[in-house]
Amino acid sequence: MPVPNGRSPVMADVARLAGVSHQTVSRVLNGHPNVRTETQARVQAAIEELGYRRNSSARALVTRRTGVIGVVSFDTTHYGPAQTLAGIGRAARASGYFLSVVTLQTVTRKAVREAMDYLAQQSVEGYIVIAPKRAVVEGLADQSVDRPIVAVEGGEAPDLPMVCVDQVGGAYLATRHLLDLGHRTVHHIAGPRDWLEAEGRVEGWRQALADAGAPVPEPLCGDWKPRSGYDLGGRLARDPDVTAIFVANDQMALGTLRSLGESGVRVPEDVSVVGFDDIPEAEFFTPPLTTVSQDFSEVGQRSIRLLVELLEAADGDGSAAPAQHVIPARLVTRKSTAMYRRA
Amino acid sequence: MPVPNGRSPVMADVARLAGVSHQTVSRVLNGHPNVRTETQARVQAAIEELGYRRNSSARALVTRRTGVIGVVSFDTTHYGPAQTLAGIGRAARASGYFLSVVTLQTVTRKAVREAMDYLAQQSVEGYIVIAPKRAVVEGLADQSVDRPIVAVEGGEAPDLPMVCVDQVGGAYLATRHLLDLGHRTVHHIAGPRDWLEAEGRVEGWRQALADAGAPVPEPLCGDWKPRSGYDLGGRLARDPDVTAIFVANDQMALGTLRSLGESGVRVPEDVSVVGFDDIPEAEFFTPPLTTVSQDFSEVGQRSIRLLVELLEAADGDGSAAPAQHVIPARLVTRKSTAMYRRA
DNA sequence: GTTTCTTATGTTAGCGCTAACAATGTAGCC
DNA sequence: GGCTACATTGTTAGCGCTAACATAAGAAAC
Repeated sequence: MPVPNGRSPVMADVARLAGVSHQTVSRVLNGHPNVRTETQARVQAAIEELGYRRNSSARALVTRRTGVIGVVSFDTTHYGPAQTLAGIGRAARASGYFLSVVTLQTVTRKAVREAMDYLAQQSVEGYIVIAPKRAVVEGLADQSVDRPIVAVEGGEAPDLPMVCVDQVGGAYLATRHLLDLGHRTVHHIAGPRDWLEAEGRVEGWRQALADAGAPVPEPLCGDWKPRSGYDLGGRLARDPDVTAIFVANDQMALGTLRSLGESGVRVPEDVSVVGFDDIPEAEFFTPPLTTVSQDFSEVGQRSIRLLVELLEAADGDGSAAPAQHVIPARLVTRKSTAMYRRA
Repeated sequence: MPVPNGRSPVMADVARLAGVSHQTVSRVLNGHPNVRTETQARVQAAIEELGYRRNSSARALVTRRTGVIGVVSFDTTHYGPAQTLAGIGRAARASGYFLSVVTLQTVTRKAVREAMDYLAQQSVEGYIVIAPKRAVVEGLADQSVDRPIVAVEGGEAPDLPMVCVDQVGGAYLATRHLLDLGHRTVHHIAGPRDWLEAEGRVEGWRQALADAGAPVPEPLCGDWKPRSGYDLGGRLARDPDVTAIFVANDQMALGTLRSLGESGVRVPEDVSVVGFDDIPEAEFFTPPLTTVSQDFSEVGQRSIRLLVELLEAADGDGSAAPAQHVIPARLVTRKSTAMYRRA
């Protein structure tokens, strides 16, 4: 500690060492134009000599800006949210913002509200909420929060700024792919009913069937976990009419592949299977899984960009209609799908 | 906004409404003992009426405590870090701390240092660094940071507070299990050389072989990803002497299962395979994978507990020797391992 | 009754910074 | 020279809070 007392240096210490006023130090730090180059250099040198670092609390107190973005994520063994969070983190840092993260165990309106309250204590400037359930998104719109919120993965949320992957389009792609292979129709193992992603995938699947004039079987609902894909897959395995299955995520698809295998149903010879997410493991399933890939990193970046825009706009004029970014999904064709062959 | 001006209310507004001084409001907020119950109630009512929330920057400025813990994690498709982060998050919130997270794309000494610098700008009180590589842990010990650091997953780092899963023990368990099944020796597909987890798993494997007097084959090094398990597994598949493989993580084990399958090697009839991590998918691999389970949630909780202890101790006496928590791993037996049968 | 002690509250100062204004110097122009 | 314009620096106030001290009022002790 190069400051006499032993305390860490403050602006005044730097000023004294550089032979200027503390305000000039502040000016250098904030890149104000009217500082002589030589003075700037002297201040910089003093800063380095003392190892000075500006006190963020004092700064935040007077500027009324903390530079912190609150993120509400949820505890998960799902692949997507973790990737999204990483994308958000990268983008936030690139924009000079800090990230304060709360991870929920349960995705309920109440839990989200509590998490946001908690983050408010820390004076976050805005929120990014990974909101995969309808109830949560609706709760967000209600909520009288005076700071900007961006919903991620929130499906359609008309009156909220939002970034999501085009679930409907992705599911359409997957289903269309199976129909193009000659399958008369496509069965669907869906996610839980109250999840927006699940809903979107059901819708895209249904639409593709409708557009093709194919019959629409009753979708089966799982819980995203491999086991439910296993259980429901077992049910479909017993039905000889089933030749193509679109499973709402890769983990369940894995379970489905297993139960089909155990029932002596060959994939893709007897039944074709498509998943959703393109987790890193999918390429090495037995057989390698055809699935729909989502660019989570892009989702993260867009959501930060959107929130930052809202934050800067808040200083200026009244904002326009809430922007909604929908990022396209992409079909990745592997070995779990094949032409329909009459039994 | 119930405050005349339109600005958000401050302590003085609450004080005025409650007919007390701002200091009394502060006392109520901080739970000071000497406030009359009736006064307390009046203040509480005023707080609620105004929707007052204490300004964290002002508070931090004067108390010199931000209540923020900095976490350095890394961008990953790995299962472990995501889970650990969730555990850390839960524990932090339970202890009343906030979490500021930086996610790295590359795990280098430099990147970690930059991340910590970045977090320092935000005046974090301490750090939790998920440090899976030797170089990073060593960099941590060097670093002249004046705030407490807890390393997570850092393997042995003698002079640093640390929490990790017992990699050596876990690998020992896995290898021992295979030896107990009658296999003459166990081959190993390891993780990248500079990763501590990989090192620990190699060591445990080697030890178990040594203890059993079994020959120690040269380990093959992968990169944690399924593809490398696939490639290296293919190599082992061609060697008829190989009857048991311990793979350093489940993702590579998945690749190994695939390449064994493609080479016509049956698992577990011809070759037994054990993984490490117990990812949710492992149970549904073909065949269901015997693996080693780590309690990441416990890791997260312990690391927060440890850091909080260090933070509180910093106010008090000089700390004792840095605590090191090693959490045991657990073998999960499924269908990928079987008794050795002479060919 | 006076003195002490305790409890409940108010007053003041200051954390470290930035914004606003003031002050100085320096040049350009008539 | 005198005046304006601008670049550069310094001075002051105050962001909203807590800590420390000051005060007032009642209870307890003699």
